[in-house]
Amino acid sequence: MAVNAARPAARPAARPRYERQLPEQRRQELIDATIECLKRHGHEGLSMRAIAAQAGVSLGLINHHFPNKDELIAAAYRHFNSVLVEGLKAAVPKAPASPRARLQAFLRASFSRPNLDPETLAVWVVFWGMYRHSPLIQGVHRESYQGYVQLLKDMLAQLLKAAGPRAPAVDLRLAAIGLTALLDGLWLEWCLEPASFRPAEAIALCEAWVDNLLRRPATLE
Amino acid sequence: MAVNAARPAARPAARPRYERQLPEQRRQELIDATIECLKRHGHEGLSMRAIAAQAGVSLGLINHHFPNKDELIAAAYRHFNSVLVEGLKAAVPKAPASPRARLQAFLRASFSRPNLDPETLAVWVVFWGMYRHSPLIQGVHRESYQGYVQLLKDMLAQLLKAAGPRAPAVDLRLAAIGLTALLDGLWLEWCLEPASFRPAEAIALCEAWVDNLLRRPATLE
DNA sequence: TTCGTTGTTGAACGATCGTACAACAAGCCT
DNA sequence: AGGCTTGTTGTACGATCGTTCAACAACGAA
Repeated sequence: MAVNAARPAARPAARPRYERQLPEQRRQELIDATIECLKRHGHEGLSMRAIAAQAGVSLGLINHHFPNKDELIAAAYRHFNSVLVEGLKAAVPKAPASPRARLQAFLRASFSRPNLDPETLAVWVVFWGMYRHSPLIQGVHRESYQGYVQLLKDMLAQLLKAAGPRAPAVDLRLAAIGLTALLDGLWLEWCLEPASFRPAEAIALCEAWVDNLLRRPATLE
Repeated sequence: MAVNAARPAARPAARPRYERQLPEQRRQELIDATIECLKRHGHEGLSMRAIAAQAGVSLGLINHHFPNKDELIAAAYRHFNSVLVEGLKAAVPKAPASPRARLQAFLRASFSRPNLDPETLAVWVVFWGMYRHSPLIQGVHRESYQGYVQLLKDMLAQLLKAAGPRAPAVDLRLAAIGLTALLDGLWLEWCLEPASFRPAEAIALCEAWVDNLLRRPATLE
């Protein structure tokens, strides 16, 4: 009576002990598991065994899909970056065509889930901590961050163009740097102490910054 | 002829194999070694053996002065915080009494060595990465960060007071949050990519932010 | 049904980790 | 000079780390 309940009796053995999957899909599962481990236990929980357990596979499988741990982490970092950038890029076109509304949509997306989640930001911080000593992370950062800054630059440029003839001469490069810094800094602050201010206040601060940028030629000299 | 060259012959043994030190001094040496290891090798190089080697002592000595690794790291974090805050506090009084000049001195100190050193910022990021999962780090952060924010708040308050009767009604709390975020964000950006802008530009961005704060009531609603 | 491909397992390896502890010795006191 | 305190050493232990690899098995092809 040791018949497995899943299948009648056509095969001698019960249901398969594991399911084979396409490399691409398994790779993605391992990447997701890596990020999940990072969220739950930070840098400490970033071990091959913990990742394998989180993904529900055996330890050895990771090295079948990734040559080593660093490559897995770099792949996870790449995916994490692209999810953020693509998410923000997707949020912008949903807004009205007005450059002002587009920026607001961008800010709203930046300061709401899943981007503002403390766990999410904690993952970023761990990646940043690896940055200086991991050439792989550096390479992924270069290729990903570029898209983010460009997106922000484009929005600022359109905003400036729409401001019309009274538009002051703004250093677009510096403006993008400043807005990015303000954004990232508010992210970081909120992560370290979510009680200190509300997301809406962060959005207001960023909008006020842009308003002041357009109102007057910033004294950047 | 096996006479040691250091001492004539008054004692049978050569010079002492190690030097005893007061607990307080040895503790400080271990804390310095911890930070040095963090600078050189990041989170990876943060092992008891690496720290002991950096300090020039044996492995076991650490556990004689610190109950465990976490306490050592927390002590290093506390020291790192206090050096920053005290350094900034010391830079302010050297400037002219004008609130504007005091803020400028503060910004100059923030965006110059040793605070702006990429290694220094990398150390911060590693500490931040531990924050969420280490109650010890959280405790140290609370007790240290408070002084930093208070220093910044005081400067903004004096700046506002000096602006005179035309001073707009500024939410001091939000202003401090915003300036802190801009500062930290620029720190972070410069650390990840020092070539993207010059420290002087970061200072200019912060000053422009404060200028705009005083010029007009920020539309924070 | 049988075979071959290959995704998957699980054990094993050497290295390194944090911690504990007994033995040693430097330096001060008497 | 001898004793005592205690800062310091060095080893050892068990746990866990990343990686390797031979064996297994799922599943499509023949």
